[in-house]
Formats: sequence, C-alpha cells, structure tokens
Amino acid sequence: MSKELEKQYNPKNVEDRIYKFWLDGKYFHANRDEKKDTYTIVIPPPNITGQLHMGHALDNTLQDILIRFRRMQGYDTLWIPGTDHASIATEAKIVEQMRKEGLTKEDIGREKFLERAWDWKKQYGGRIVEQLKKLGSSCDWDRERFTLDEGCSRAVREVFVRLYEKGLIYRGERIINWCPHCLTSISDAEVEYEDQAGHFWHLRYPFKDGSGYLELATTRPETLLGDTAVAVNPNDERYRDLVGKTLILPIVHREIPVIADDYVEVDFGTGVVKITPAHDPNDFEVGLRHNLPVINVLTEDAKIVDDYPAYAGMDRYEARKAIVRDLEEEGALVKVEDYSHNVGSCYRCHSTVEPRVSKQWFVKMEPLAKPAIDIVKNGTVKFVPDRFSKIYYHWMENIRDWCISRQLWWGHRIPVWYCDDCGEITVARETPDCCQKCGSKNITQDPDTLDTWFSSALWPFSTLGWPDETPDLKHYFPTSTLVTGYDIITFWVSRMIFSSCEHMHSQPFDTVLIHGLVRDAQGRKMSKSLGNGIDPLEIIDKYGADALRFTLATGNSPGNDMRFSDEKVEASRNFANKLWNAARFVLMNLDENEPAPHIPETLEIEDKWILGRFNSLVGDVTSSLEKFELGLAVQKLYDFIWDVLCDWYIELCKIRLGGGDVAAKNNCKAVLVYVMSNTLKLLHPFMPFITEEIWQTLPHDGETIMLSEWCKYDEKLVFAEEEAEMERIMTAIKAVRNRRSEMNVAPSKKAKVYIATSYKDTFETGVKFFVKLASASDVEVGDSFDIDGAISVVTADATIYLPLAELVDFAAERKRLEKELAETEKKLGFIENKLGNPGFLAKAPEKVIAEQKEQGEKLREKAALLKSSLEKLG
RNA sequence: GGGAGCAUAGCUCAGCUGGGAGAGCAUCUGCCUUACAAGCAGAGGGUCACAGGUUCGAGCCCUGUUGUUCCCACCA
Repeated sequence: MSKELEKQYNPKNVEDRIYKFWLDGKYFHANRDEKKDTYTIVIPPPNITGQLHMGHALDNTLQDILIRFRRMQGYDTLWIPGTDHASIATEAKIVEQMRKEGLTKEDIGREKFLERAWDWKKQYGGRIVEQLKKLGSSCDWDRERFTLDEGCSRAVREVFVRLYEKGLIYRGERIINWCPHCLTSISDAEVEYEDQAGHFWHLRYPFKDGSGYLELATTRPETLLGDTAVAVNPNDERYRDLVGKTLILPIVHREIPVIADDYVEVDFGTGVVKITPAHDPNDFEVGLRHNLPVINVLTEDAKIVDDYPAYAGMDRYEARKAIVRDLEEEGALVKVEDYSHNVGSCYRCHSTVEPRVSKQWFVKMEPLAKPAIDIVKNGTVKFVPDRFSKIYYHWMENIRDWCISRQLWWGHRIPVWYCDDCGEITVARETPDCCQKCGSKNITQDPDTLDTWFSSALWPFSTLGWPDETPDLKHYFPTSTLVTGYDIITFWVSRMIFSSCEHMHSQPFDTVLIHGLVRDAQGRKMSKSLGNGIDPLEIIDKYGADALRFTLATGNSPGNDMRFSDEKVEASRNFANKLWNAARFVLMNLDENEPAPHIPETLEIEDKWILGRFNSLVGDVTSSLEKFELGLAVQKLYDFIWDVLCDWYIELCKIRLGGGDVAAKNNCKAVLVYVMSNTLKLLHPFMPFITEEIWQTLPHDGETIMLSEWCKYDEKLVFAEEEAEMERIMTAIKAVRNRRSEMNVAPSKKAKVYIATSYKDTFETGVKFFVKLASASDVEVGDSFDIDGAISVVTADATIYLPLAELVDFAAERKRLEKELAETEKKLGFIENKLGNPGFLAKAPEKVIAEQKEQGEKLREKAALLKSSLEKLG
C-alpha cells in the first residue's frame, strides 16, 4: 500500500494503460446473464469516412455514462458498437480519390470500384473506432458491427422482400430529388432548403389566334423548354374564358394549352403559372391530373439535352442566361424583379437539387407510419425531452413515400432481378439463377443500391442477429436508450421506430435521449468550411479524456446546444487534479494492509455529517441519472467533492490524523476511505480513468471499479441532528473568517475566540474546529461574555467575540453592525409579513409554514444578538 | 406560412413537480495554512428580456410583445 502518487494528475500516464486493463479483463463484454435485467444501447454508427468530432464525443460520452451507471447498478448491460457504410459520402470520397488519379467509376467498373471501397473501409473504417476507445467508451467490441456486413445485409434483403411481398415497396416513375453532382436520387429528408437571392422573370406567352397574350412569372426560365401547359385557377374571373385556348411557347414555338387547376393561387403573381411536369414536383402533379406530356430538358448532370440545339450541352445556369437573352430578343420578356426563394440542395455535396422524373423504388409510408405514431403516443417510446416527440409526430403525420433507390455502387444492392426475356421481376432473399416466371437464365439485377438509412433503420435488431432468432436478440431486444442529436430524428430515429414496429412488432428502444449540438466558444456551429472545429483528440491529448467528458456532461441539459471552450475543459482538468490530490492526501495517511472500505463503530460528529451528506449525494446522483439529468448529477458531484469533502471534511480530518489517539486516527481513516472510495464510484461513469486509477490504489474489494456495486441510499446514514449541529458550527466559522478577512487579519495571527451561545454542547464539540479553521488560539464557550474592545460576529446561533482591540475601528464596527441589523430586519420583515398573511397560513403546505417560522425565529435571534452587540459598543 | 427552443451576475450556463436566485470563468482583497497556486480564505456584482394575468406566493404556470436560434412547408 502507501503508493505514492504524483503531485499533479497526468492523464497520459493513466488512460491508455487503464483502457487496456479493462479490455484485458473483458469488462465491457456482455455475458448474457438470463437472471439479470438488461440495459442495452446501440451506438449511432459513425460513418466510416468520419473522424471523431465533438458531436461524436458528446454522444458517446453520454452513452458511456449511462451504460457504466447501469452496469454498476447490476444490470446485464450491452453497448453495441459499429459503423455505417455511408453510401453517398463514402462513394463521393472514393470518386474524388480516383479523380486525382484521372479515373472515373466507369473506367474501372463496378467490381473494381467496390474493391476500392472495401479497401477504404479496411484502411479508414477502424480509425473512428480507435478514437472512440480514446474517449473511454465501454462498448462490447466483440459485438462490433458494420451496416454492410454479412448479417446486416441479410437483414436488409429480408426487409426488402417482406415489404415488397406486402405491397409496401413499389417501383414507380415519379419526380424525385436528383443531385446532379452525386448523380443519384436522394430522399426528401436528404434535401436541405435555404433562401437564396434570385430573380423573378415576367414572361408573356402569346395566344395562337393572335388575341394577345398571358403574362406569368418564373424563377427558372430555362425550364420553359419543358413547358407543356399554362395553368390558371378555375375560379379566377380574369382568366375563366381563356381556359382551353392555345398558347405558343416562346422560343420553342410549341403549342400548349391553358388549363385550370386549383393548385394555382389567384392572389400570387399574375395568377398564371407555366407548367413544367418534368422539372417541378407540383407541375408534375398537375401534369398527372391533366394528362400532360412530360418533356425532360435536362441531362443527369443538369445540362440541356440535345433536342434543343441552340442550348444543347449548356449547364442549367448558362442556359438560363441564354434563354433570357433570347426571350428578350423575341419580346417575350416583360421585366425582371429581384426575388428571394427557397432552393433545395443536397445534404452531402450542397449542389442545388434538380427535380427529375425517373423510375425509382419507394417504400409506401402511410401504413408504416400509423403504428409508429401510436407507439410514441401511448408512451411505449419516450422522447427526452418530450418536446421532440412533436417533431417526430409532425414528420410522421405528413410523411410521403420514401425513395430508397440510389444510383450508387457502394451499398446494399437492390435484390431485384429483371428477366430479359419475359420482363418479369424477381424479388428474392437469395440470388436467383433464373426468372421466377419463365425460368430464363437471362436475368439482370437492378443496378441501384439502397439508401444508407434503409440499413441503419434496422440497426437495433440487425446488430443483435435478426432475422435469426438469436439468444442475443431474445435477451437484449428491445434496447433501452437511444442517444442521439436532434438533427437526425427524421433521418434515423423515426425510421428505426417504424421498422421495428413492422418487423419486430415492438419498440426498438424505450427512451430516445436527445442532445443538442456542440458549438464553438462564439456559439457558431462547428464546420469544416468555417474551420472552427475543435478536435476532441487534441483536447484529450492536452487535458485528458476525463476532463473532456466532464466538460461535455457539465452544464448540458437534454436537447439544448452547448458551447465548447478551452476554459471549460481547464476547469474540468482542475477538478480532476483536485480529486487526485484529495486521494494523495488520503493515501499518505494510510498504512499497509489497510482494511477494505467500511464504516467504523465509533463516529464523531463530523463523520456523521459527511456520511449523511454523502448519503444524500447518492440519492441525488442516482435519481438524476435515472431521469437522464446528467448535467445535474455531475454538478452535484462537483459540489460535494470540492466544497464538502475537500474544503471541509478533509480539513477536519487533519485534526485527528495529526493527533496521537490511534483509535481516533483509525476511525477517521476508515471514514475517509469509505467516503472517498464510494464517491469515486459515483463519479466513475463521468470520469472513468482517474476514478479507476485512484480506486485501485485505495483499499478495495474486487478487480475494477467499473464492476463495483453502485451505492444505494441508506436510511441508516441519515444524521439530521449532527448535520444541523455541524451547520451551526460551520456558519460560525465562516462568519469569523469573513470578519477577519474584512479586517485584513493575517491567518497567521491567531486570536482567542469567545462563543456566547445557547448551544453550548454543540460549540464545545466544535472548539477544535475553530482552532483548525478559524485561526483561533483558544476557544471559550459560555452563556455570555463581556469583553472590552472586542469585535463581535453574530450568527443566528451565537455571538462570537474576537479580542482584536488594536485593529478595531469602533465607528466602522458600529456601522457594520447597523448595516447587518438592517439587513436582518428587512429579511425578517418579509417573513413576518408572510406569516401574518391569513391566505398564506390557510393555503401553504405545513412544511413551508414550519420552515418559514423556523427561519423567522433564527432571524429574530440574530437581530436580538446584533442589537445587544450594538449596545455593548456604547 | 406553420411549429419549437432560448432570453438569469461582465462572459458561459445551471436552477427537478411554483415557497424569495446559484456555479465556473473573469474582477477585487488577503494567504506558499506540510493533498492540491491546476490551490486556500474572503468580497463585489442580478427589478431572472418587456407588459399583463393566475396564485397566499412566479425565474418557474397562462396570454401578449420584442430580440435571437432552429425545424418543417410544393406559392410558380
């Protein structure tokens, strides 16, 4: 024993070693104990392209806190780690990598491309996993999964086939969001909208019969090439007679009809809308209703098609300029206005999305959404904080069919084969060798892959072995808590919920704990383009993982964003150091063969006080954690360790530890070890490394703190009387310190202290505390004293005299006492007012009234003592 | 256009089901008191955005206003 610790805590000497110790001990591994209740978390799988950022650090810190807490509470805990193949993001990276080599996807072909992608995964997929370990994450690495691994792929195929067979997956020619840069369709959720400055071009389309023209406005004049009608509202008096007439489309000189449709707003613009079914979702709908032709004028990469020689090959914006110029020449341009409108862009590459008509696979959402809404409404799945369920409902209630096919190569290939002979579609779990209808061997698999979120939607059960009925699935599903940011509720959380309802007939998890974004010190979103991102690994390197975790947990309430700054991490680092030094103090007082933590038979008042305070802490921290109030829990721990344990209890212990009474010394050590060791347990989920390191050096039972038993609130450790007594003493000590400080009396200058009080026993017990903590040379306790030239310090329980006559300015002393009396009487006034209010006495709870009475009594006593002190001053 | 969050000490934020406001950092004063100067002991600093309302009592609940951030939405 008597291990020496360094004077300052150095996480670098500790963290990697401790993490290896945990891994070697297999402490993270879930052993599937059928007798225990389970607590399960699945990690939001980070992209294999990713590097650990502050968002991950926060997300995983919160998960690790919860999982460590529950593990110590005795649950059979499982935290499943894994990564996401991130089809669009990864493919973009590989394409970019190839571009630098002068290669394209088509150059090397699908097979070679996928080889490259898997190489990428091998090379970089493990990077973020290693970074999660640096953070201290206690994941069961033996169960690590990947969304594109064998098992997840089986789950994806199973789900696809099931939904197809139920008629919930269909293929259709629809207008979808197309990214002209990524060259793939994307879902509605993957489009980000923002206001952009643009223009409103007012155009006139002439009637074929020469009877004038219709004026309309557009933000995208280039789409005019694909116009197949012009629409007005059927109730619009101005245009009623014109419906059915024929217009000549400028430039193109195609004949198009004037149609009537409710979609057109009478009051907006001229009340006339050009209809381009191929390039606008609304126009597409109008086109369907009116059987309009769909004329596609743009290529995949958003250039004008060859059908229009004048503009063929032009980029959409180039074409816009050219067409506006030509419209002007033709006299069809009336005017141009500035106009700000909402433009959608790809969430991955931020190119402006192009609505495009194409054949895609969709999931029919309405039947899936209903049970998913119910399961939240009936409380089976709870959002924390609850307000996020509104976002969820809103999304689910207005949901549209989910476009799941992607024109990408990296991902789950759609399990659909087309027969080249009979045209039949074969949808199968296993790769078929012939057409299910005609038996032809000439079948070709659909070239597309599935949306990344299709596989992550199955994550809570695919990672446990589904579609097989594995023991893990039976034991650990449904999972307990999902921890994630509010930014992916629609992308991910909602899809896991409806997928689980559909395939598991149960909730995927009981609680969704939502956290906010980690912003920079100025409150800006951390982003690559701003270059204001803070690298968690650098922070860990500089301050340690515990300090980072503590910072992320502190002052963070569910759902709210937080700001991150070095100053905050410094404060956390200082706290770790404080704890470290408290441990050093305890250790240097221990002998070899010190017994394991226990509460001794004989307890002094200060022991009962600290045990009582500790016991309350146990209750507070436990209930806060159970309510997901991690920020509150960590604050309570900070306050207890620093203000209660270090600033008071350890100081008080020095009296016995420095004395000659061996029995007293041993009792003191026992309490100290007990409180320290158990406090470490409470702190362990937040600061796993330092708590393990210290716990190991203290007397302990068991191999590791992370498997030690979580403390329980104990009725036997309630010492209300002793706590009250200690508070009286502490209040008096603080008052003396305050007076001495105000008078600039150096701590080295000791003075005798006279305590006049009706709590004589309490203060007799406290004499040694005054000597130690209030610079007292000697203490005398009595009913009253009459000392000339002393300054008096008044609390509710005592008047304390300090004979520092040479330092006393009596005029100032009088002033000070008068001021304090005024303040006391003011406070007393408030309370007496309240107690004199019949409404208060009639309606306030007993407890509150009693508290107020007690407080009033204290203030009255204090006022009386102050008055008598003033009288004595003369 | 709809919805949500936030507004508390100079700064960053806590404040659980309503009982008279807290922390960290910063500032000021004194201390190397043998665990810790990444420390110890003190101090100053707030009509809890504004205006109403409910209540014996409001930072907390209700209504409105202002500022701010975000989400959702097919007005060309």
